[in-house]
Amino acid sequence: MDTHAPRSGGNGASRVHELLSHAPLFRGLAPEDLARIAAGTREVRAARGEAIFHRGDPCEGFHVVAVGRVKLALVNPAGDEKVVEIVGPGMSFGEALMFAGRPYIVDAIALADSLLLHVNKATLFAEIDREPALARRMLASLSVRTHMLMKDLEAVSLHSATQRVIGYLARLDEETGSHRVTLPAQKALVASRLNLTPEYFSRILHDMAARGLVRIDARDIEILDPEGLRALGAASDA
Amino acid sequence: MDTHAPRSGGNGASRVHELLSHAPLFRGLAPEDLARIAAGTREVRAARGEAIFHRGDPCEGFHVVAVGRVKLALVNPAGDEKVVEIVGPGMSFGEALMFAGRPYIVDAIALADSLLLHVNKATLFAEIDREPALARRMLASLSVRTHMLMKDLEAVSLHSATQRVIGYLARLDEETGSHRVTLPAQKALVASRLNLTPEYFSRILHDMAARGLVRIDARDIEILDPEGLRALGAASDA
DNA sequence: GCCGCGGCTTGACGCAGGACAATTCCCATT
DNA sequence: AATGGGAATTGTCCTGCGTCAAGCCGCGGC
Repeated sequence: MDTHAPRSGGNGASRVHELLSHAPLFRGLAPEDLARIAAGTREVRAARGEAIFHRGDPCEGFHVVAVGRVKLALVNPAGDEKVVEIVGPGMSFGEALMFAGRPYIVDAIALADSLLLHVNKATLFAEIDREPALARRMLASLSVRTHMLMKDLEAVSLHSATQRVIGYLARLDEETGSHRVTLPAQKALVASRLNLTPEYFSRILHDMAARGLVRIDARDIEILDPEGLRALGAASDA
Repeated sequence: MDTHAPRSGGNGASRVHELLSHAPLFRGLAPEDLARIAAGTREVRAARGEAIFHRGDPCEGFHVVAVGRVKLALVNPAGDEKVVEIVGPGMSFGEALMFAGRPYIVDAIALADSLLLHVNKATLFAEIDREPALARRMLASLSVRTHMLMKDLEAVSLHSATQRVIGYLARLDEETGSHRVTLPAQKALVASRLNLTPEYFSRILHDMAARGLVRIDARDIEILDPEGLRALGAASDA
C-alpha cells in the first residue's frame, strides 16, 4: 500500500504526520504546527466489529479515520441501536464530546479493519491557543456537524420515511456526480441511519424500483428518474 | 429596570456592554475584550410574534437573548413546523450557522416582546484570533449544543412519546430542584419540541395524572412520584 | 352580562411504519 | 455439489401516534 517507504527510522511518527496532513481538518496547516499535533497523536487499530469506545467512556481526545470505516451509534440499555453516522477516511469524530468535556454518548464500532488516529485533548488545546487558524477550523468543523444534525432532526421530525430515503439518495448522488450511487454500508445500517427498519427500507426501495424510478443492484442504486423521485417525495403536502 | 443609570451619554454602547457581560458565553472576559465585541454588537428588538430571521436568510452573526423568549423552529414549505428549542435570557443562538457560513435553516420567532443582541461575525472572528480563551468558550458552547442535539435525536429515534415526556419533565425538574416544574411555553409549543401533536401530549400528561404520578395545573406540573415515572418509562424494554 | 377567541381536552377513527416469522439469495467454505 | 450463515426480501398482522372534529374553559372587550 505504501509506494514509497518512509526513509528514517521514526516511521511511526512520520506516518502519523503524513496521515494527519490528509485530514481536511488539518490540511494546509504549517508543518511545525502539524508536528506538534502529531506528537500528541497515537495510532489506534480496530478490527472489523471491534469497539473503539462505548457510551459512557471518558473522552480524552478525538479520532480521525485514516483507513477503514466506523459507525457511530446510539445504544439503549435494552440493546436497540440507532446509527448516527458512518464515518470514512479523512473524517473525524468525537470532537464535540471532547470540547464539551463529557463522556461519550455513542458507541463507535469499526465496520472494517481500520486505522485511526487519536489526537490528545491537551495537545490540541495547546495548539488552539497558539494558532487561531486552527481554532477557526475546529469551529467551522463543529458547526458543520451541528448543521448536519439539524438536518437529521428535520428529516426525522418533518419528513416521511419515503422522503428520507429520497433525500438520502439525493445527497449521495450529488456527492458522486453521475446518477449511480453506492450505499456506504449494508442496508440494515443505512436503514438505521435513516430511522427505519431494514424491512421497511427494503419495501420503499423496491416500491421505487417498481415505479421505474431507480434500478437496484445490491448496494448499487441507479437513479433513473430524478424528477420522478422528487415528485414522489412531494406527494404528501397539502 | 436600571438601578444605576450609565453616567456618560453613550448609554447605548454601555448597555450593550453590560448586557453582554451577563451572557454565560462572555462572562469573565476581560473588559477591554468585551468592549471590542460590544462595538460590533447592535440591539435588536422584536415584538411578540415577530420574526427575527427566517430559514434561508444569510447569517451575518449570532444572537444573544437579553430579555424575552425566542423559539427556533424548523419549517416546511408546507407550513408544518417543529420547534427545535425555546431560548431564554442569557442564551445565544445562531453561532453554528455563522461559523459554518451557511444560511439559516430555522426560523426564529419572538414568543414575547424581546430584546436581543446581534454580535457581528467579523468582530467575533477578530476577537477569536486575538483571544484564544474566547475560542475555547465558543468551542465548548458549540459542543454542548451538539450534545443536546444528539440527545434530541436519541429521544426521537429511540424513545417512545411517553418516555420523551418523562425525560423532558425530569430535565426541567433537575434544573429547578423541588419537584415543581413549569413549562416554558404553551403546551402546543412544548409538544412540538418533543415531536408530538398537542393532542397526544395532552393525553400522555393526563394519563400520568390519572395514575397519580403528577398533578397538573395549567403550565405548572408537580411531580408526585418520580420513581413511578421512571418505572412508567421503563415499561417498554424486553 | 354576553360574546368571541385562543388554548386545551376528549372522542372516534385511520394509517404509516414497526414486529415477527418465513423464505430466498448470495457467497464463502469444504 | 453440498452446506451453512448472514443479508435481504416478502407476507401478515398489529399498534402508537396522527388526524379530524367537537366540546370546554377562562379571560378580555364591549
